[in-house]
Amino acid sequence: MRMTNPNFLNGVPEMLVLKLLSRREMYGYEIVKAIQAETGETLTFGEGCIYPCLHYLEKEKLVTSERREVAGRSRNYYVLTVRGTKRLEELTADWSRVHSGISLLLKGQHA
Amino acid sequence: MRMTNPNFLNGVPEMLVLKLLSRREMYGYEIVKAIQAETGETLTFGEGCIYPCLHYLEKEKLVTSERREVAGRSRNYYVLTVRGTKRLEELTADWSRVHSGISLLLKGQHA
DNA sequence: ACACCATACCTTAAACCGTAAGGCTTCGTC
DNA sequence: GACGAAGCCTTACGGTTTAAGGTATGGTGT
Repeated sequence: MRMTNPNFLNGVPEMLVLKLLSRREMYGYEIVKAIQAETGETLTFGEGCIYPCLHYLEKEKLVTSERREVAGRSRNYYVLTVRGTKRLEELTADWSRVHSGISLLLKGQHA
Repeated sequence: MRMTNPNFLNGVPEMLVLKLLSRREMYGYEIVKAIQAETGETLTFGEGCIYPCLHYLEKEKLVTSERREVAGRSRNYYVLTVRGTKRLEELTADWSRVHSGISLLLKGQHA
């Protein structure tokens, strides 16, 4: 469904997760903290958002995961796939368009 | 509820409607078309989104409405209230923060 | 020894919001 | 007299996030 607008305005978490994973592999808990830190504390998505998102991404083969034991901790490391890279490009393009559209209206000087 | 993030990522329609009304009074159908036109066709919110939004804004006293007959057409004109003006300022500030946060992460060169 | 918090994974119920798809009426045009 | 545009409206549905839980291990302080 959803034929008019791109999947943003929601869907931001998916983009941010993919972006983080494009830089290096990360595990879920780390991603939750990273989003908080790297958005300058302006955005916080809880685990109840990020974990389901990761599971969805894996199901869609946009990422792969590998369980690893580190320092007595069991972690699920996620790695971006080629499909995931393409998806990230689409999403960032969508986001850019949405932002431009909103800016147009907000800054517009129409009657 | 909703304590962590501002009400954006959804809530964009509310901001755009308030912004349009801050420039001049408008009626619902006109607003639907205006959003499409003034965002450069990038955003389209249907009537099923905008009408309930207007009703909500009125209930919250962020706008007032007045029914008027124009050219044989019955239109509901909406006017921003003082409260609505303040709300618009809050929302645009939130939006700005969200955009900044996302930009930080997207452009960040972290490890 | 014990408490407690951080790390690390997970799930679920509820709320929220936008879409799609309809319905109604009047006006103008072909 | 049909049809689309202008104008108002509502409802069912689906997707997404939040809040709030649950589990287990490790480290720290007392």
